[in-house]
Amino acid sequence: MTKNTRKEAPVLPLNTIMSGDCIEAMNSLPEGSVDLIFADPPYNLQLRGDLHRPDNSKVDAVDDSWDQFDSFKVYDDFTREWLAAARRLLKPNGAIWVIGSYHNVFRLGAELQNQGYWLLNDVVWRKSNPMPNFRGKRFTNAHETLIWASKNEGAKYTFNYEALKALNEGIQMRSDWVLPICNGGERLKNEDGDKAHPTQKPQSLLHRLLIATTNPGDVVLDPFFGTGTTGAVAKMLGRDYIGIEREEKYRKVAEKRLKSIRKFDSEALKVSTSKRAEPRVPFGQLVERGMLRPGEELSSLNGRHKAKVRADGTLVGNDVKGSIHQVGAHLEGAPSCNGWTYWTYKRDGQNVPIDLLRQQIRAEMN
Amino acid sequence: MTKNTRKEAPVLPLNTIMSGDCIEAMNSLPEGSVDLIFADPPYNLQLRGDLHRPDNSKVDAVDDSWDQFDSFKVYDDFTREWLAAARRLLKPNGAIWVIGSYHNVFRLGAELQNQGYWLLNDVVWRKSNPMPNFRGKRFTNAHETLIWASKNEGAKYTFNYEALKALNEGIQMRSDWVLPICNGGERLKNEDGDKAHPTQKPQSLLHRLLIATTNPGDVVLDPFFGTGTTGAVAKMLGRDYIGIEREEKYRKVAEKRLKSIRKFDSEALKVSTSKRAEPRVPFGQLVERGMLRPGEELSSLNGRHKAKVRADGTLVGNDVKGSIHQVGAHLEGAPSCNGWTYWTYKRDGQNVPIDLLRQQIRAEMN
DNA sequence: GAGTCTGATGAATCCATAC
DNA sequence: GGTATGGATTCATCAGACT
Repeated sequence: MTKNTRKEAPVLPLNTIMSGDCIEAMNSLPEGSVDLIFADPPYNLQLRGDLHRPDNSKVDAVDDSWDQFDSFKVYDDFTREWLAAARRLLKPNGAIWVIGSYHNVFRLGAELQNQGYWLLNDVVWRKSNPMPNFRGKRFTNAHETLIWASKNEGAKYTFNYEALKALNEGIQMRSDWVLPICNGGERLKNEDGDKAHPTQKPQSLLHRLLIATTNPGDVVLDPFFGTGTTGAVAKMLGRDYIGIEREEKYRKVAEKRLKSIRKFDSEALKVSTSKRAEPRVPFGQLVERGMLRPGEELSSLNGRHKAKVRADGTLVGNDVKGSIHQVGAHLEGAPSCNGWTYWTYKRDGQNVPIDLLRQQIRAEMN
Repeated sequence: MTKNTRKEAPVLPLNTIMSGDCIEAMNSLPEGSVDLIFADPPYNLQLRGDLHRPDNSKVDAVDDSWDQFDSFKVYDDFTREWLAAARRLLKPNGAIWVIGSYHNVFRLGAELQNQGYWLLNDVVWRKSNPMPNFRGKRFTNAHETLIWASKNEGAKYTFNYEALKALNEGIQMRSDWVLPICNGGERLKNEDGDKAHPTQKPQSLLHRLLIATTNPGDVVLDPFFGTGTTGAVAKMLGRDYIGIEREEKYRKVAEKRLKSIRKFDSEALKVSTSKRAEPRVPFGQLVERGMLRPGEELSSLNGRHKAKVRADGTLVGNDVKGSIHQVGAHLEGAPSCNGWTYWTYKRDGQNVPIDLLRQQIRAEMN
């Protein structure tokens, strides 16, 4: 064995729950190792007593000097730190989801932008059965906001467009999601019958989010794991998870929950894919294989233009030469054109799109 | 008459449109004189190149100079200044609404909090007819966010709870509002037929907002008046307005528009009370919500065919993949098929139509 | 006139790969 | 890394032409 002087990278603790402070825990993991982070951070008010000021003095919940300004300052410092630790962990094409309400989500979103995350969407979780506003002083607070962001501008983030479109019966998925809150049998209870966690998220929310922005085998990290909804859905869907949770009582509930989860069979985890994922077929191959003859005439779908096939797989039409796409774009005066769906050839008196021939070749490849 | 040595307060320019920079204009008005501010500031969209629809037509982007900022810092400085000027203008029990998208709304919300405004709700405007995502790279950006805040914590802001409940057919108004975007006859055009303003807001949105949070006779100020939707609805509803608009071309359109408006125009009521259609439930939601498991087998009602559920809400059966409707139609050799009544799942030894699950979801939504 | 078809358009941070 | 090119991608609504 050759001598290896590089520092050994720490191993990822896949499918386990780490304890302790999430910032320290994240900083102990190797840089650029996680595909997706889902984070449901605590809100402002719940942080009193849990947080330290920037100078490390503990914030006292009953301290009279606590005011609005201190409160935001401390929350922003906390947000900055954990978002930076999260960003370090992400692979270059990784992405993050954060969820919050109007109490904290504006600070989350602004800090994401400040750190160089690139916002992709804000998504509204529209609760189909929210708690009513009993005092009648405001609108029923019937939604929470999720922010989806890539690590950098221009990153090639994962988005399973076709699968989401399928989930929505053929119409592209919108930025507003109507889903019920977590209650009934899904809501975890303690022995005494109280709810095990105050803000347990519904599995349906994580299902949609993980189907949309991860692939089977991806690593999903949740720094505020709670009772482990992220891990549970990740496991069902064949993704690896890493949870971080500082409260032992939540870790215990999550451990038990995760043990009983089974992965769905992998056939069911395959999702609809787009044409982009199909192998590329050069048009010239249709000519080489004799599916189209050199000299044969193609017509545009709208019938307005014609062009002739040449032996090298280019077209000539109306003084223009070039690829099926270039000639189509030129004839239509369009910025671009998909030649596969634009051109047709004649068989048995019918005009058939040449894309049919490409599909034949692709079918043979499988 | 007794001698009055106090400085004469400037008179409020009610029901007029001021020109010039909105910060200077606001600072020229008397402190604590306005009941409500509605502000639709530039969003700071950071658009890169051109965008074409699949039919090759070009999207008319918002690329006006007034939406260009060099950095977040410049945008934040601008936001801080106009929000401070606005806060000075508000009466002690006054309130503000701001609207934005994910590009800017997090910065707006954070700065509102920083200045001591007290957030009351964030309200989601869910557009019933948004522009689609043409490249299939993100979720359809189908909503914008409004933030409603009082001048201070503890202020006695106006909220017409009962009026809102009546507008919503007797049900408490929620924080998500489904309203169409502004198009058709309501959309103001120039002589050449082009839209007069790239981001005209619908009257229905302002109608709901003013009914909810102002009383007749209140003074409503809009520092980014544009073509004057705020003024138009305020006038209809018997509120006084003050508009501020920098661009002469928009002021001219707004002046003309406002002249033709009559108080208590019944048209305004009509647009705001559009009926809700029966909600569409995508089959995928049964999977997300755990009512059916990925991998679970469905049987056709006639018992002749079977298919398996996938995680994205599609079915696989006999080499066919697709929606519940597509797979059903294919297996029956029929041109179409209602998958909801065709497929059944097994519970307690019984075959139950999946439509039962859809009915369950619809019941929860009402 | 009623129904049908075609075209236009809306606050948009909207491509991937090979050379 | 920049450049060139293949080729993938849309929903609701309204106006106006056409049957």
